[in-house]
Amino acid sequence: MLSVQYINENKEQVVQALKVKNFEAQSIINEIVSIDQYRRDTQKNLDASKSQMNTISKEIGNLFKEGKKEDAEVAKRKTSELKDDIKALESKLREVEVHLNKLLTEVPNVPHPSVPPGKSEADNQFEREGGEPVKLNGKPLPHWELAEKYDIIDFKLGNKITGAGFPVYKGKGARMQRALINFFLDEAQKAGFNEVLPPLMVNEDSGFGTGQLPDKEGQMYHVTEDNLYLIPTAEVPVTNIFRDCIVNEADFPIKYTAYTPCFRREAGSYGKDVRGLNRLHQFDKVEIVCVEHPDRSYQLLDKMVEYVESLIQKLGLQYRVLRLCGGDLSFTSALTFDFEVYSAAQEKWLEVSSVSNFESYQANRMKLRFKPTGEKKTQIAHTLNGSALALPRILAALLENYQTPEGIKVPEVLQNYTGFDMIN
RNA sequence: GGAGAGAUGGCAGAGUGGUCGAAUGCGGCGGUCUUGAAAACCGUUGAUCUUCACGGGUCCGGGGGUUCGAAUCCCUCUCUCUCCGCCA
Repeated sequence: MLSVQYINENKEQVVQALKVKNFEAQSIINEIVSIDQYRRDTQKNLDASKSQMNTISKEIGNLFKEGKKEDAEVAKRKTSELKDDIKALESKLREVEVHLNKLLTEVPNVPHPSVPPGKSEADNQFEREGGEPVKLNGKPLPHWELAEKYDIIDFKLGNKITGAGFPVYKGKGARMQRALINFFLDEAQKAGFNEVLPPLMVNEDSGFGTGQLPDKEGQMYHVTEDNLYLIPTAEVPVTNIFRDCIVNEADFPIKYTAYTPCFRREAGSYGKDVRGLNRLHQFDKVEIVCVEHPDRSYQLLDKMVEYVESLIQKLGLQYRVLRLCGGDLSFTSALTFDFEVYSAAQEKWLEVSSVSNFESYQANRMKLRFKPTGEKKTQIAHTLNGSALALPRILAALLENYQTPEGIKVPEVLQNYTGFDMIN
């Protein structure tokens, strides 16, 4: 969330900037500013009362020590009114703080100045494209038909075991998954990301820290018995490594990578987009997560984008990079680049990665700070993350774009990992 | 699942009703000494809210209570550890 201080100092800019996200912020910002003023006044009064109380208490202590019992009793009587005041102010302050916090969590992150206006994904800004256009002869098959033809992904079996959106990968299909995961992790390591293997379930505090809770609660699987949530992305457990931390400035940039399965309820999804691997409830992803100095987070974002691009290039896929418009930008993000690969058989672009700078929005929720050298006060760090990469649509594109009459070719970079060069 | 113990500053670890935000040690930072380093010695070293500042408030796992006053007493929740049981 945005800090109250920032909102106070940049009221107008915040309101204007949030218009790009199609969020009308004027009234909530006004409310926050006035409630915060009230909060500070209350705090001041409370502090003054407590200060008085502390003084009297010390006096009483001294009087008792000196044996002046009667004087002490007199002083005691004076405190009862103060006590009531303190109680009243305390409960008021708490109430105000809860309210203020709730309002703060309802304000989205401010978009970066370069974010184009727009309502939906149709308004995303084209950045660049790469990779060779795919030329397929005859009538190319979509991946769900290829999957069945070569018996590498069994959607029906997943249906039986669990339900829709939980495919079973078989034989060379399973092997492909493992190859992609290892390939992505090895590449990340080479690029300086430290590998971690985090828990797949997180508690409420973690869900709140990265912004999934409270507003996106319905998108996560909730284990109610223990009040834990299945992670929708490794971003959640990995970023929360740094919750309530004051990190070392010298450690910047902090770069992590993690492979995890991801679980998403995808409530409200339906129709053509959910066919095959296009939208799943459980899928595998390698994520990169970074913590960086606020002055340098955008340089790092560029590097992360370059890194993701290099992965797609190595896999030989045709892709394009988009700068998300305000309407498509997530609640917590300041700037996001999406990567899409072209599926020749489906004749459409598939989103395979999303790389974002959250600036201090998550870090402020998580109390992730650092102490600038030579300064006394801590400062909120910046967090970033990106998919590098999500497997299902990459696999879909690989299957479709590399199909030949003899079978599906395996990209060269993966052959060491798969142990075969053809799915047939 | 059963029984017990515990939760204090970056770490270790004192502190059981009043000058305790907290002894001491380690670590960190600065300095003296040294050609340099080590050792030794001296100093310094938590977070957070509020205030232009001085200052004031809060924080000893979380929440509540007793008291003029709580790290210290009471209640409650959570977590950790040990033993037993079960088990990958």
